[in-house]
Amino acid sequence: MRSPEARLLIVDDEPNIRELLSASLRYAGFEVLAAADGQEAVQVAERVRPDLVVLDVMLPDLDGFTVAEQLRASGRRLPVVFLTARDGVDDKVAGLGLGDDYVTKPFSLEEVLARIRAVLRRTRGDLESPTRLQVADLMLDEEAHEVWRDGRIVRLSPTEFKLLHYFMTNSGRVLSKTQILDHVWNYDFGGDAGVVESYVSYLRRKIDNVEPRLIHTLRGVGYVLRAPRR
Amino acid sequence: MRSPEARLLIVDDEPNIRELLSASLRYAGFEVLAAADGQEAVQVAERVRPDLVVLDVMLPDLDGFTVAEQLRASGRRLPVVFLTARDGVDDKVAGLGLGDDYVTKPFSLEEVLARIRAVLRRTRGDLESPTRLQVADLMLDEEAHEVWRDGRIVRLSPTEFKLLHYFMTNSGRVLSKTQILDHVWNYDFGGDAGVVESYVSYLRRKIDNVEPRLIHTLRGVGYVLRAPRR
DNA sequence: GGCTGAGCTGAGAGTTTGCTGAGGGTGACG
DNA sequence: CGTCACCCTCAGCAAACTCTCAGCTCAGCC
Repeated sequence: MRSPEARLLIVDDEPNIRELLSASLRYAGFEVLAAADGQEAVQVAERVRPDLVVLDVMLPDLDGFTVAEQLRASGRRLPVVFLTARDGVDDKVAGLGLGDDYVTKPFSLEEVLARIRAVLRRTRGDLESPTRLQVADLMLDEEAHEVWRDGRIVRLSPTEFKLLHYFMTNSGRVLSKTQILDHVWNYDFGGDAGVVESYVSYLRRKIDNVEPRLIHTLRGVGYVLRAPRR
Repeated sequence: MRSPEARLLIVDDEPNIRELLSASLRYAGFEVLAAADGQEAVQVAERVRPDLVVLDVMLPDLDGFTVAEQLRASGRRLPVVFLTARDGVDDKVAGLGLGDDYVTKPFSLEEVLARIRAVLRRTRGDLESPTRLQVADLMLDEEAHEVWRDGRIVRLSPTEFKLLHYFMTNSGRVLSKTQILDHVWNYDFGGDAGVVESYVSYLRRKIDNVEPRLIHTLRGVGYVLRAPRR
C-alpha cells in the first residue's frame, strides 16, 4: 500500500458534513484531520501542516476567508477548497486566490474529490499526471471531458459523466445503488435510488450498446463496470 | 515530467497577489520563488539566480527600480517585468531597462504570462519560438496581433483577443467559465461569469461562423476549443 | 409454469443553463 | 463636445437536463 496522497484539513461546524467528508476522503486515500471552527483550524494547521484545507465559508466564529488569511499568515503557500452556499457565490470572487477553488453546497462527494485533486495537481505544478481512464475500448478523458466508446466519441450530460466517472474509477468493484447515490448525487438529495436506474439506462444506451457489454447488473446488489473475463 | 521553462522570482508585498501569481505561474510550468519586499528579493536572487523577476514597483521598503538596480549590481543581465499602478505609468518609462517590460495593476493572468514569455523570448534571442498558434484553419499571430480564419483576417477587440488566445493555448482542454474569468479578466473584476458567455458569443460571430465549428459548449461544464474529430 | 419483485425504459413536467439582442456607461480621440 | 469602440448587464427565449412515474420485462423461486 502506498503512503497517503496528501494531508487534508477539513473545517466545518456541521458534524454531519465533517464526518461525511472525513470518512470518504480518508477512504479515498488521504490523511484527514478535522476542525469545527476557525480558531481550532488555525491551531491544528500550525501543528500538522496540511497540504490542503477544505474550508466552509460559513463558520460560527470567523469568516472562512479570514481563516484562510490566518492560515497563510506564515507566508506559507496553502491551497484552500472553499465550501460555499450556492447564493454566496459573489463573496468568493473577492476572497479567492488562484490556486484555490470552491464547491457549492450541497455538493456531491465526487465533486469535492475532483476539486481537491485538481487543486493539488495545480499547486504541485504537476502537468503530466494522467487524465485518462480506460476499460476495454471505453475511454474517459478528464481534461478534455470526452468519452469514447468503440472508436466513437459520445456526448454525455453532466450527471451521466459523473456517474460514468465513478464507475470507471471503481471498475471491477460492485457498487450498490445507495453507494452510487451517496457519491454522485448531492448529499441532500431526497429522492430514491430510482434515479440511478434511470441514469444507468441512459449510460447504457449511449456507451454500452455494443459488444462487449461493460455495465453489468447484479440483481439485489448493485452494478459493476468491467471488461469481460479472459 | 519535463523541466521547468525558466526560474522566476515574484516580488510583491500583498500576499494575495503573490499567491495568485505564484500558483498560476507554477501551473504554467515555471519554477517559482517569491519574496515580500526588496531586501528579501535581493537576498533570494543572489542565492537562486532567477532567469526573470516579476517586481512590484510599490514595495514597503525599497522602490522597485532601486531593487532592480541592486539585482543587476553584479553586472548580470536580469530581465524584469514590473507591476505598476495604472497611474504610475510615467515613472516606469524612466526606469525601464532594455529588455524589461511592465504590466499595470490590476492585471489579468494572461497579460502577465504573455509579457513574461515575450521578455524571455527576447532575452534568449530565441527566434524560433512559435509566435503563432493554430487550430484547424484558425490562426493567431501573437507578434503581429492578428487573427485569421478561413483565409480571412478578423478584427478583434482587446478582450476578444485575450479570450481567444487563452482558448488557443488550451485547445482540447475544457475551460470552465470561472477558470476563464480568472485568467482573462483582471483579478479585481467583481462581476459574474455572464460576461464570458457574452464574449464567447462575440467570438463565435467573428471567428466561428463557418464550418467546422471550433468553439464547443459543454453544458454545465464550460467551453472547449478544438478541431473536429476526423 | 406461474408468481413476485427488482430492474428497465419511454414519456413528460419542471427546472436549469446558455445564447443573444438591446442598451447604458465609459473613456479615447478628434 | 460629439462620436465611436468597447465593456458589461440584463432579460426573454430556446434547448438541454434532471427527476418522477407507470407500465413492462425478466430472473429467481416455488
